[in-house]
Amino acid sequence: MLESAISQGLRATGRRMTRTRKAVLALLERTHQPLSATDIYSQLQEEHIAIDLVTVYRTVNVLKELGLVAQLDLHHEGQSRYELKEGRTHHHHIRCQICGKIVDLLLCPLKKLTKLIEERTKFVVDDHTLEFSGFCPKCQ
Amino acid sequence: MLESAISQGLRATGRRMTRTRKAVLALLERTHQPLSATDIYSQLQEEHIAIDLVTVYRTVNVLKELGLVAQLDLHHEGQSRYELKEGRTHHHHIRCQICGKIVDLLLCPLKKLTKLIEERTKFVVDDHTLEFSGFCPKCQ
DNA sequence: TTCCTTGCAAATACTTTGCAGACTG
DNA sequence: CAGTCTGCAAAGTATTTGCAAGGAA
Repeated sequence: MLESAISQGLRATGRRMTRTRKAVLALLERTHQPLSATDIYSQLQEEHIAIDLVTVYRTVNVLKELGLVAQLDLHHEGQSRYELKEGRTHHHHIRCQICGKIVDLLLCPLKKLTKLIEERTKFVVDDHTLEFSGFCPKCQ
Repeated sequence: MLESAISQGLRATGRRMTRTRKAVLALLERTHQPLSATDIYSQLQEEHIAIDLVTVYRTVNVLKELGLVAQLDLHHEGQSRYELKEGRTHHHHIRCQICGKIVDLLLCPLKKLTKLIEERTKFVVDDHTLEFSGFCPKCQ
């Protein structure tokens, strides 16, 4: 169970484990697709768990600060999605432009490229976005 | 000069070349950084060219439909940027998290990866986002 | 003269902020 | 009990839409 380990992380930064944080964590833990704030909100509504959209945003931001959640900007989607990092290696996604299905890509080919970019641009690379879109098997 | 060639593209789709479209095109043509809608708006304001923000959005969308302009979602920026495709090969960008400087990356390593993804996921890949962020030489 | 395009106002979508009351430790 | 967290209202930012007047061909 993630919860007690996360409680400690929260306390270490002067924060608390709460009903709503538990609910968001539990939802992210059992869900396989990266969820937007409104996804989280309406999913919890359906489960009759009272939570405000604002609280969802605040919660995912806290979890992001603690390094527990990744914030994704999928290809031309216009909203952010969130997924638990817990036990997962760095990866990317592909999303169907028709039905919205999102599938994980279990590889990231950018380590070498990052080095090359740093050499060529003299930037220090801190992060990157790599997201694909296309048509899933059912929508082709 | 791009303008007459583009006029034809516009007419071919039942559209017209106008004062504001010329102004946006000319700005994109002479600018080196990808520009957001507000960038375009305020840049033209400074040049005393009257244009509404709404018209900027409509213009970049038309140019995108004609395939003349690329719409970019840089890493966690929360707004889109636009750049002319004219005579440029497909490429990506890196943006400084401090000063916002954007530099072109003149390579895209994703052709092979795209094939691999199509094999593994059975998606047809249509497009992708690949944007880096970090710290430019001055801001390190 | 046709009908596409623009500007203005307003609407919509996503996300953040302020504040008073509720809850955690 | 102290101080954090939540809900509600409101504000902020990015983008789109409706409509009547203006402009291109």
